[in-house]
Amino acid sequence: MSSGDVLVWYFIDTGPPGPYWTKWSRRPGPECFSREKESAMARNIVPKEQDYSQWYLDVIRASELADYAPVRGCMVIRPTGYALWEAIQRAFDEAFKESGHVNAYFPLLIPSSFLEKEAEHVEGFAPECAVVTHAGGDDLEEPLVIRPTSETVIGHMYSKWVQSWRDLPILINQWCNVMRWEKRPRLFLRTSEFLWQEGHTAHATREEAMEETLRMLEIYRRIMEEHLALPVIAGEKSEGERFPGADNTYTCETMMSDGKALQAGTSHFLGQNFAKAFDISFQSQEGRQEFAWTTSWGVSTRLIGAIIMTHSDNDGLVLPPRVAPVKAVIVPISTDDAVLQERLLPRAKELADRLNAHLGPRSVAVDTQFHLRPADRFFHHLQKGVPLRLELGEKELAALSVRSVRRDTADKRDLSWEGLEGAVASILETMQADLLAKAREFRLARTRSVETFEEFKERLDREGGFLEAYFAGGKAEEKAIKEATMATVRCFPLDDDSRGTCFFTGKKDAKRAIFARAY
RNA sequence: CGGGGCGUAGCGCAGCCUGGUUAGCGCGCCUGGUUCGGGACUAGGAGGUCGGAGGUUCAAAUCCUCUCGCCCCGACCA
Repeated sequence: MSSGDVLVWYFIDTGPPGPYWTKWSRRPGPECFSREKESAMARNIVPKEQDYSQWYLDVIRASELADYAPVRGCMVIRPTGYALWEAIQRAFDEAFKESGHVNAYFPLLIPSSFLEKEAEHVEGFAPECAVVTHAGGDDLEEPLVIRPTSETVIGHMYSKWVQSWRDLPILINQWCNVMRWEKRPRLFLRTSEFLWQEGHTAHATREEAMEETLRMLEIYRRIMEEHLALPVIAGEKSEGERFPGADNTYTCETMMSDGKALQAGTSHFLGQNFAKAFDISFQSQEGRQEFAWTTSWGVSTRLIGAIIMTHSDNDGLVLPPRVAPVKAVIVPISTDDAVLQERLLPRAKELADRLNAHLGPRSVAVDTQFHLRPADRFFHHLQKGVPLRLELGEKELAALSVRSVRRDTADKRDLSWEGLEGAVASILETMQADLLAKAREFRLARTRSVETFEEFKERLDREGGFLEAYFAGGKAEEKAIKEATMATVRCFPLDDDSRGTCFFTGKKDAKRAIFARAY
């Protein structure tokens, strides 16, 4: 996170309230829900059981993660959403650096001829490219494509940088925006412009490149599980789902709380395709001229969508503590203004300082919205997904404690000021683990093994979720299944070596595949 | 791009079919009072010219034409 943050997590004195405190509107609850019975439920969010898409959009609006931009398909990532992205970036960036990668930046504009150098690549991306044809008041001699991904420019540069086997491997990553003109945008999941990270590596041997491809897939899996609490299935993509220009594509697939699949990240083994197209060649130790082997891998702001759809509930956003911009909020409560100002607030600030020293700067906020009633203040933090609320009232003041309330379970505990840092850290860790476990259980409960196409269709219509089956079909069979059921091959899980009879073609020795309807 | 909805105050909507007083309602917002440990109540108040353009008419949010945009469902995708 850069300094000079727009976010004002912590405003005690005067000054303008930061975005964290901004107001949002309520929406009258749906008529079908009685006010009395559902009084604990958010009125500005449609229950997910009623309309999942609307629920998703409502959660984003209520938590102020993003808003629609004036250009169709584009979104504004609001301060809270961006802070979340920064936390995600930190987790991945750290892991990339630990594994020897370095960051660099390549340009937004790519000569359109570059795209055309790799046949499958153009075919795959041409339809969704935005092209600049006019600049400086004139038509451009050669149109410039706004990068949909950067294999081509980077290939061009690597060609210049690589001469000898001693120049390899090149392990570069870049954080940037890309543009893919989308027919049907959806906040975070599919926007025309999105933020991501793209790693591009070049190696001397096939083995080394393949190793890199799988290494990055594993890093993705680990960070997604450990930091984002997203249980993922790491696997290989089918022929029909491969990245345009790749020999193999590997993926981290995760299940959303409506049972649909979401591809959370991909790692591609590009073989020598781009090396040949861009002439990334080198003289080997033995003196031969050889083409390099390249990989690319990326995760995007789609991960925010995954977090929302995995953990959130009908009250609003739920964030895994490790990536939550604000991990806990201290809420001083009293009807007596003097007590509030003179006794509770100084104590709250002091506790926040201690917690921040322990959990990291700015990870704990003090709620000073004293013009609101406690219930309203609680609700604000609840909707924004703050993992832990720490209530500090006169009772707690007398008992030298705070009352903690977990966002995901509403579990309440009284924590002594003494050793508060450890207690809070421990609750946050438990919550982090619980979210992952809960999501994993959900996925397991919604995963079924099927033997026949009949059973496949029946299960899918009845319960959705993931379907495991032995599958040996090619592009044609994938297409047929998709047309009949809307489900696609999500991946062939790497941790499943078993072989069986294909449920669709009847062929022997088929690999285990996961099918699902996907985002 | 195909199918379905819809654009009226910050948000959610009614009004439009059967054109005509200062365009309504709920939430939110501002001010006061009572409240105050998971979305309070009350009194008063600010805020829209009805997506845009053109047309019909004495008169249009309401009728006609065109246009822009949004959302949902599909084909395509991180």
